[in-house]
Amino acid sequence: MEVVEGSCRFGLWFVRVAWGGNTIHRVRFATTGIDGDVPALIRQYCAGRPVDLSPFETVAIHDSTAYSRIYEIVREVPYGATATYGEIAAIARTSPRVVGQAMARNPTPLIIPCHRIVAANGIGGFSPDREIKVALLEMERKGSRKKLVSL
DNA sequence: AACGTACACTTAT
DNA sequence: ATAAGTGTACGTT
Repeated sequence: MEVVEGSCRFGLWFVRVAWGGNTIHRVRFATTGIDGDVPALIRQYCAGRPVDLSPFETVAIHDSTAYSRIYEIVREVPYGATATYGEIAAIARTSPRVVGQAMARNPTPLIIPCHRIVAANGIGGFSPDREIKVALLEMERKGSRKKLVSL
């Protein structure tokens, strides 16, 4: 399957994604956009819809790196939820620090929802900018409240 | 190929 | 507040 590249807006940022068919090859945040489309579900997600991105395939998972196992676990964290580095580490039988490393090198953020992994007492890191993580979590917090009566 | 250092953390002094 | 433990990657010998 041919791999194409495109971008869409997320707040002040652009999300650039390289993808082919149902497989996401790379996702990254940038301050500038590029021409080209991204999958419709990703556009909707960026627009604030509570979309489940887990149907996509990602190169992060079957690429047989040591982090692959951690990514599979992180993928299970649903929209609007969070888990701590330590919790993921306990499931993966590794150390929290290692989970941090894995998140930092995640080739496909959003598809592997590394933004939902937070520190035990704080938000934890995010590159290129922690504000993105804050915005994503805030957006999901609102989105996942859709079933409750609005206040 | 070995060695040192750097981390998106946590837990225990 | 500081230190030790943790697993992988990456740059230097």
